[in-house]
Amino acid sequence: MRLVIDAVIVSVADETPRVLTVAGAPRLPSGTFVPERDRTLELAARRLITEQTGLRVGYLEQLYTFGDRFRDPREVEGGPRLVSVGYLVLVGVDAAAAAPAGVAWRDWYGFFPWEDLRDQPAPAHDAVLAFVDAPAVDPTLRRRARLVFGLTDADWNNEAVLERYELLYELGGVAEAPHTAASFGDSMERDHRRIVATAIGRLRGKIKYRPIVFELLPPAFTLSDLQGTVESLAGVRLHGPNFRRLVEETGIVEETGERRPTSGRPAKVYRFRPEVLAERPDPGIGIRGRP
Amino acid sequence: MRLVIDAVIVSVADETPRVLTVAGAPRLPSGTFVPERDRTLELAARRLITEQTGLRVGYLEQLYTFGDRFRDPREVEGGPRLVSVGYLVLVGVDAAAAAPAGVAWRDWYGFFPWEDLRDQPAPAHDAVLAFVDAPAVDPTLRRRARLVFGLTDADWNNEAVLERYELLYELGGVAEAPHTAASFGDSMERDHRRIVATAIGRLRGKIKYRPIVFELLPPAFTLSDLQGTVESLAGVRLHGPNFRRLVEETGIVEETGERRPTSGRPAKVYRFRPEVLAERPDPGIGIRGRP
DNA sequence: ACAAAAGTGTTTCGACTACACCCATGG
DNA sequence: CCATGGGTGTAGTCGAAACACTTTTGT
Repeated sequence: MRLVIDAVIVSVADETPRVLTVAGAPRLPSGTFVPERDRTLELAARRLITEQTGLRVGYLEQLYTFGDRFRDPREVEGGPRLVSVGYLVLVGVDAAAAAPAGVAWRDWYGFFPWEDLRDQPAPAHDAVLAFVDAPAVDPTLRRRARLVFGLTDADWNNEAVLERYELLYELGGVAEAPHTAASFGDSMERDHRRIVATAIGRLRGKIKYRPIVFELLPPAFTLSDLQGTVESLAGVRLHGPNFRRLVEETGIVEETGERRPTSGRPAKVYRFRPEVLAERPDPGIGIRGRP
Repeated sequence: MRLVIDAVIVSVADETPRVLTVAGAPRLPSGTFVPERDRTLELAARRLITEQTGLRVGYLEQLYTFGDRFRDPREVEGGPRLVSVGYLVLVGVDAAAAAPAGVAWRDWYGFFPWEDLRDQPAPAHDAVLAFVDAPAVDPTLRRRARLVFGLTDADWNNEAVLERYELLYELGGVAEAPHTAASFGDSMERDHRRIVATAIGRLRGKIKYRPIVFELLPPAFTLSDLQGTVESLAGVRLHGPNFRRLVEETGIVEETGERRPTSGRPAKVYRFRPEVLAERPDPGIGIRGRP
């Protein structure tokens, strides 16, 4: 049995969340865990990232451990088993620019087109809706689908990325499914797309109560930058004026005193205010999607 | 390297949440993962529970993977490494009664006395507060402690069980810490207490948006039973009249039509209503706190 | 001037809280 | 009839959503 670590390395540029993939068929950077070398799994993950990408890690957290047999379709009966621990890693824009050869940043919505609801209408989203809500699908699955894809009066829950992916997988809507009826989004090797789905869901949730967006932003930013980054991750548009107020009230940022020119009125420049960590237990960016 | 599974098996009786421990120095039921035998980690966990305890599993979820070297203090330099995947398992009261020999149910507040805030005053809680908030402790740690133990104007967050345990560990407040200055709560073997802390935090959080409390209750129960169970897990008292309304509004339960005698007015008997799962995306029991 | 983006003020709305009180039973 | 727990009604509170509006720049 081999224990490997798979890293979902995320960065945001131009309001586009991106995942680092290694060249060829898209797959996540990964490496075997060698107990003799690393004292902890987290250190092993850090080493893996440094050695394979040279990137400076901003934030790192364990996601889940995936141990199903035949995760890798090439795995043969009686062959060695692969268990992998997934990690979510955030990298700042500046650091991300220094990506080495052999790896590529890919828009995460390339893998999950239906997760981007920022622009209405959203054809990629609607196509998936039509697929999962088709009259022909099994009633039980269809009801679950309508729920988790926000087709009932309950609204869209942007954190349920994994649930939606798994439903789509069950319905044969992704190329890696056993019986494929359609293929939405780009595929990845093995079960890496599932790991990325887990990462997106976790990140979307965590933003709300931990100040981790700032790991993805430069040290100085405008509230529009912040809003754009949050929107890109959340896959939803937010109400500008209210967003600014909510953020300012939490004390999670402070003005630098500078201003940055725009095509309209110049914007105040802000920086993250680390003191919040000592003031409030769960400092984050509250987000509620707009209809 | 050995991959093992550790199970935190939880059940509630008499408004006391209990964890299944194997006899001797308290430790969690655990077993080595044998890839040839089990197709998935989850199946391995189920097998482990069945073989070691014979209990009927109500709900099961993966918690976290713990891979630090010297998790086991007996581990020797250069010796085999132990990586373990923690699982949270819920068992109903009725099923729990059939616990076999060699294992024992232990009140989880025996391991985390400071987590029970149901009765005021709470001496066990206050003792820990005095310890972590002592003038002598390092200012940075102390500020973190004041936050996470609810001593600032921010209130107690009942989900932050692991954070509190780790802080206490750092301050030498638990027997298993490297430099012990005090010993709050019963200790467990290896890092099992950390795993239980993770489980409690996860369970306290999950109750709010998944109907998993019902895995711990008998099929028919009164709203007081439900409230008492939730309170015992959450470690906090809830406002009765409001609790009942909130629960009824969600449609998560329905009346059976029966009544149960009490020392006062007889109580209506309810059952879980599985249809909620098809109606609302995140059906749970709202407890005052975060989403 | 006017387009474009930043930023402010005010009202509305709804979820939860708190408090006061009534109900049904056993002793 | 009164103690005990079950159960209901209703006003207050607070945070966030919605909407209308002003400010500051570039062209």
